[in-house]
Amino acid sequence: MAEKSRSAPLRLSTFLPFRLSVLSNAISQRIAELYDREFGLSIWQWRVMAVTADTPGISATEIGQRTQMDKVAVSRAVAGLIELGYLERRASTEDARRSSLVLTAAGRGIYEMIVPLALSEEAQLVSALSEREQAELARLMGKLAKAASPERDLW
Amino acid sequence: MAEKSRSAPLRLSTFLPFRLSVLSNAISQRIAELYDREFGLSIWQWRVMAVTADTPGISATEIGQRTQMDKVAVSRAVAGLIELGYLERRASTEDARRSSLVLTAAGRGIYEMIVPLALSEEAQLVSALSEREQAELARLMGKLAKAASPERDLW
DNA sequence: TTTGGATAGTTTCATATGTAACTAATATTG
DNA sequence: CAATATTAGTTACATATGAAACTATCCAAA
Repeated sequence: MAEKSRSAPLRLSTFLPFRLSVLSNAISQRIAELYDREFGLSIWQWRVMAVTADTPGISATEIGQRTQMDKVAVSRAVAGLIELGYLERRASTEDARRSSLVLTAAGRGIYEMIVPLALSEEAQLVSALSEREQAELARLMGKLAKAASPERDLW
Repeated sequence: MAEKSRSAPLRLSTFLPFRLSVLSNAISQRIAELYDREFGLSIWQWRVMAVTADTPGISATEIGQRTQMDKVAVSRAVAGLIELGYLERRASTEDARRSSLVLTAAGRGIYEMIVPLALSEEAQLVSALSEREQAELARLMGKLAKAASPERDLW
């Protein structure tokens, strides 16, 4: 009797893309809630603040590259942060198209408040792993990132 | 001279929630494009198909639990799949509120087509890692999942 | 049995997001 | 130094998503 064609089973719970997605969402949501509840910031706004704090005078395009956000998302996050008074747009002298973005004093203030909270969330999370395991995880993720997106660097 | 208070630096590119999010999105998007381009399915619809194939007669609520989708998302994905002719809703005899969902013959057909493609995408991705590393990654992710969401099992 | 919840699932509405079109400025090239 | 192409960023529109309200059914206690 002919056997019906039958694929290898696909259990969602062992399928890497699914597992990664669920894990990432669980973690992101947890942290996003912190930003939002305490400071009224979206995760995108927080990311923009983080890179702007790191590189004052950065342009919107550069922010997009460093955060993997598209330009519309950056534009909206920047607009929101300016609205909130946390970010300031300065004209760029050499290129009038580019904007030069810097945190305001208020922006730096709440940035300084968020950083330890974010780091502490992360620390609490990774405290389930030993130092060795943390390093190993970072290494494996790096390899995956390269395999998933060989054309451009993810981080 | 008094030193300005200064937090530990937060480099986004080494911040686990960020890295995970970017990696997961890169992978999901890659696979989502495959489902969509070849079969016109969203990632949510694909997840619903996967668990329904695994457990014929499953209810929408159960699907939500197994896929980490909320009930609105499940409802919409199910409606779309029925529209496409891939899923069938049967009345549940014991409980008229519950729906009993099964793939149609057409649904099983494209499911059988997608599975090997999805598995092959995954295989290509994880081929960057040795068997040992794959197992280690799964283990570390499991630990993180538990730390991130101790209340309920993610997978 | 009736009545006040719970539960399954859908619909509605407000917001978020992505794509494409647009504006303004700079760079290139003939 | 025109004319054209490219780049930075915003706006508009269409679709996706989530929270809350809603409908229908079932359960539990008086």
